[in-house]
Amino acid sequence: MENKFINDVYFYCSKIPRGKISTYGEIARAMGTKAYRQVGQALKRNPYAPKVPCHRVVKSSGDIGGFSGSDLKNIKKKISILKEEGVDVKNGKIVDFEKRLFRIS
DNA sequence: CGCTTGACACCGT
DNA sequence: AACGGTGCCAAGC
Repeated sequence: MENKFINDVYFYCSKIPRGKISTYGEIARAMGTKAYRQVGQALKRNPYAPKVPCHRVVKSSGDIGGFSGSDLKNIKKKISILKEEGVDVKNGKIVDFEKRLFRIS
């Protein structure tokens, strides 16, 4: 683990249980930093594709955010996965966001 | 070593 | 509610 920051992102991400979600800011905060954007960068790289459920991370506003870039195609894919996980998405927004939000210790 | 970039967040208009 | 500008912090070049 050369990059502590990025590694931590993956760590916290993998902690998110199925059917729940978390936000970039929440993860950053849990890490003790405010580099929200770096969290996103890390997930975009995501070398641990299946191991780290990067699709369970969304924006604090309840928006989906991005997925493998900001392309609409990928966003759709992300929503699809979330729905399969049991998270409803409406108009690119998480349904019952506060409820689905997984708060990190 | 300094400037640009970015899967964000927050606040004002 | 939608849009835009500003702040934040690490990674890339």
